[in-house]
Amino acid sequence: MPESFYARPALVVARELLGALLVVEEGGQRRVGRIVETEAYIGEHDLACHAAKGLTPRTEVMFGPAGVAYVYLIYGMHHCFNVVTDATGVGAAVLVRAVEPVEGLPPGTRTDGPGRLCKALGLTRAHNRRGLCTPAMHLRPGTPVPESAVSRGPRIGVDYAGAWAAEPFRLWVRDSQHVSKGPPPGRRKPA
DNA sequence: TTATCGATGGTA
DNA sequence: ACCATCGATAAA
Repeated sequence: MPESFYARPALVVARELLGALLVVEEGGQRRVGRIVETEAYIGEHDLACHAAKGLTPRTEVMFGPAGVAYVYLIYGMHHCFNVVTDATGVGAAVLVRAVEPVEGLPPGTRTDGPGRLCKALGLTRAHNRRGLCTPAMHLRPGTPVPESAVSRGPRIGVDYAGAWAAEPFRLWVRDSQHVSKGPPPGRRKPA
């Protein structure tokens, strides 16, 4: 994808990333997944977005140019892979929550869920701030997903974000067998 | 099948 | 203290 693809609002990019191929090439190993689930984090005003904390060492990358990876460690042991979107100065990104195995992944490898897909593709914080238009890591068009096959719902694990938690900014390919299941209801913070 | 627990470390 | 999670375990 050209850089212009990413330099648009996160919700638009989240929609168009469905069906796209995520290619990671390292140590002679090429791994490819087809994106089937995304979440849009649309800016500083979005209380579920890390950028709502303002410009910090961690969130700085989200405010930078689009088409760059934002990868962070969560719960001390899992990584989450995001694509920085929108204009420079806007703190927005798209979290890739699930891909479908396409190439270079051992049979049975699970790629549903942000942590599992990072593990499968070998993505870590070493990839943070890296450009997404390089041979080592890039996105390319895959099978287009028609609007009739796209489902939308609330983002996972952001119940702390008040009204923003209800916004339907999670998008997925409805019939994919590789969409994440999400946490059971019990994990949610009480009112 | 669904629900609950705890690991584990960056970040503010 | 709080997490944009996951795998094991328990309950039903």
